Amino acid sequence: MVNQQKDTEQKIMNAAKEIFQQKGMTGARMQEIADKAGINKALLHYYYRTKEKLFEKVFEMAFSIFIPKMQEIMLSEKPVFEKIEFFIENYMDLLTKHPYIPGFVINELNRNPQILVNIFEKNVQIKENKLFEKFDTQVQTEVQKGIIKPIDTKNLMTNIIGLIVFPIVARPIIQGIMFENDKKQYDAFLKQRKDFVIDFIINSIKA
Amino acid sequence: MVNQQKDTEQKIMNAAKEIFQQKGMTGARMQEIADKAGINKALLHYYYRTKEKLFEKVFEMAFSIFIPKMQEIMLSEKPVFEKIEFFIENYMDLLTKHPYIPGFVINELNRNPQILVNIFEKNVQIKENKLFEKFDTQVQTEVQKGIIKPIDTKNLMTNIIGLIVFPIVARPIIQGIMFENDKKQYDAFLKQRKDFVIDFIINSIKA
DNA sequence: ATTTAGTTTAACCAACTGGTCAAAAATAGA
DNA sequence: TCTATTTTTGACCAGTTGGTTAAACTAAAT
Repeated sequence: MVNQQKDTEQKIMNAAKEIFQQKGMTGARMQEIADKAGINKALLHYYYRTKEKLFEKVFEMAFSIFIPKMQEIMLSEKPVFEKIEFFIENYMDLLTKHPYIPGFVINELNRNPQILVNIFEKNVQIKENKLFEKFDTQVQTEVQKGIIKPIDTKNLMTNIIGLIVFPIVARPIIQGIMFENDKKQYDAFLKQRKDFVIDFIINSIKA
Repeated sequence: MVNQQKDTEQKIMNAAKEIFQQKGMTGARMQEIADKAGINKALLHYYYRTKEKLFEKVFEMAFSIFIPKMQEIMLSEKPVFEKIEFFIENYMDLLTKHPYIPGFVINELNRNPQILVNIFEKNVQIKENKLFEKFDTQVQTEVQKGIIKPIDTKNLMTNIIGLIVFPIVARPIIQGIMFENDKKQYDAFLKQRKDFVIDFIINSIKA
């Protein structure tokens, strides 16, 4: 029955996501994934032939969660200030829902940078869109118009993403040192940080 | 012979550092560490009883690399602007020499946040110094004096560290997307970024 | 030269790991 | 209902893993 099949496949994917994102490729165990999915281990290999193939699917899905919103915002016709504000707002919310993904992606990419190349090969549209080049052109146009200060777009982009992502991936250490490991306090910190980062970036570039 | 002993122990540590920092606790293999150290695997267990104990030593040393400079700068009597400039300058240089450490620390801390607590227990002086509180007081003093804009120190500190660390831990993805995987270009990017980040932070807080 | 203590090794082990396979169970089509 | 196909399972396997052990080696002290 097709429904049962999709159901099992989905149960496997959900379990695999959770385990892989928490423990990484090398730390995850097929048996643990099977247990979490409530099925036999052999069934994992029936649907996804190897651990590596299952992992690649999980990684691909994790990575792709952040692509559509990026495209929507970056390719829109909004001015730079608005784009930045939307970008920070949306991605901080997205990360609140998927806090494990950035650390997972960063870690696995450090282990094997080749994964990124494979994803680009499979999913050409991402690279083809040239999101960055488009944004770069827009920024430099507004620089020349005198709307924003002269700035290197790559540095700006790195700053924006860094300020968003870093407090999430480095949560254990920041929460431990600056917030005495108080989870609620740190959640509040992340919440108030949204407007702070927006102001911080906008102030630093407006002419 | 004491010299021989220290030599073997050092060879093990060097090998363990390299393997653990590259592959993480779960990805590292005792056999691989032994091979890299040029010794028998049983000798690993002779000097460091278990994989976990060896790992803890490596993690502790990796973590402690970043502490002394932090204390030196933060506890000095320099004004805030100078402290920030020194901090960024020094840590970006330090990270160039040890690029694997931040990713390693962040990843292992996400896997097991307890490690941080253990380190604090073993190494009380780090926590006792209350580096952050001291810096916070200084910042708020200069805010009241009208030298710098009103700002929350925790947000400021998170920004500074994030802007330094993020381009290092996220190197594969940034280099891949924004620099077409050109290593030399990315190294040049990191180099010019030092002054950029200093200006970026200073400009954002000066009154 | 012999003893003593620390160092290094080869061989080994039990537990675990990803993966396979044949058979059973469930489902769909006739 | 009977058959063909797909899904699910338990039992199993070969290779790997962290860790142990007893014996061999080294070098200094007596």
